[in-house]
Amino acid sequence: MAATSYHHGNLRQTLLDHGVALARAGGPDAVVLRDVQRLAGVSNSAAYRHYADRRALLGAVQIHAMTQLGEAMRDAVAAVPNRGPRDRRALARLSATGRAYVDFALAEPGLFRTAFAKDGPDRADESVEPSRHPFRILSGCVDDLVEVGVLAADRRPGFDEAAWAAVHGAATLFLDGPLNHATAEERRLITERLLAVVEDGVRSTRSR
Amino acid sequence: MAATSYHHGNLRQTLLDHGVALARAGGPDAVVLRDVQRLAGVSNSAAYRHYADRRALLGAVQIHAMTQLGEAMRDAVAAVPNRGPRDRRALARLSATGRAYVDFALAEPGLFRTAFAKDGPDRADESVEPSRHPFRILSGCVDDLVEVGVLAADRRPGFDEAAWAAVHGAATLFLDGPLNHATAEERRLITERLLAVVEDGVRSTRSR
DNA sequence: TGTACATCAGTGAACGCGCGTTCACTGATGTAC
DNA sequence: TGTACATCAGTGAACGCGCGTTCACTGATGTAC
Repeated sequence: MAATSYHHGNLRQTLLDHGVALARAGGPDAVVLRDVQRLAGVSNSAAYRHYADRRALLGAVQIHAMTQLGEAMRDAVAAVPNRGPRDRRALARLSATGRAYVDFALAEPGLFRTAFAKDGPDRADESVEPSRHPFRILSGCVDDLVEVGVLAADRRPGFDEAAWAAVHGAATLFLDGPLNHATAEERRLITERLLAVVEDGVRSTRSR
Repeated sequence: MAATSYHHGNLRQTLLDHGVALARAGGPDAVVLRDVQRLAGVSNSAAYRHYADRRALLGAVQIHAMTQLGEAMRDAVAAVPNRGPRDRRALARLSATGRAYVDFALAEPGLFRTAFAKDGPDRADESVEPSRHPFRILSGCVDDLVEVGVLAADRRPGFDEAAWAAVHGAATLFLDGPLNHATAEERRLITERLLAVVEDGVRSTRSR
């Protein structure tokens, strides 16, 4: 497959790669069809052979971004040491996903923003492979908490989403909200405090 | 001051009002200078006599939106009954601010999005009157928690922002995130679970 | 009290950019026979 | 093995919209004397 042929041969993937690069550098708004095509060395409308419209390409970029986020979370879970009591380990894994979530947002703001961008197709996240789907990973940790007995089953409904909301709020306030002037140290403190509150909230035996 | 004079007489405020109306209906992107001017019955460039550019007008709209949010929170705090033990009351007030925050986002999505929009001037929130500044109100409740002795002073740093992040995350996931398909009932459950977790996290006596 | 003049607050037409999208086209590739 | 033809994947020029912003202008208002 000649690299310099009239037919590109692998344009779909190449466009996606450049879309990701642009998203990484500048967030969802930087995924401009003309720029993506220019970077691929291809004309103004070549992308339409491979994606229905900009939305479709952005959707593919979103899936990629979410997958990266999910991988970071999965890696963080895997890195939690397998020693100590089971309940503490389960809690540590939950915190690890949250910490990874916020850290990813700070390390890759463009990708993080893109993952949750409002443009792009609805329910794009459903196309993310389950084992690397951020919310699935978090939910898996909550499964463990219930199994280990730290979280009572009757207190679970809504908990997964609540935990997600907590870290998501930190990430968005840091990136695009009024906390974007906080120093790295302040952000770390806030994140750890947030994770501690959630952990304590789980542990607390108070019933509804 | 004739209403039908060549000189409008009160255009600055009129423009702001229409800007707010547009934001309310369609979020920050709906605050289009041309539309605001058209609604005010004024020509294409009249706004420039009163606002430096679109950013400046949007900043004014943002301040208004944040103020409304702050008022909703303040009202919710004031509505908490003044009976029962002091510590429980202080906790109830904190929860009330959080509940009001999320409820406002759901009731006025356009204004909520506008309040935290990325366009608009940086630090617009600093121009919000302190007594109606959302974060100040929340912080006031945390002051009370410390004073009442529910929250140890050494656990406070970062707590205010963490609590803010929690409710902010719920609001943004509901409005623009993957939880926007949740039913009203699900959202309520998630919000209450989140508030309960934060409350429990405060109460827990675990030290760092 | 009236006149001259500065100043202020509008008008409306036009500029200009960014960018998605369309359209008629052409070069390359695969397949039937 | 060669030829005809369909199909596919690009080209490049142009369309068109949304929208902030500028510019020379004009009507209204206030003030000095």
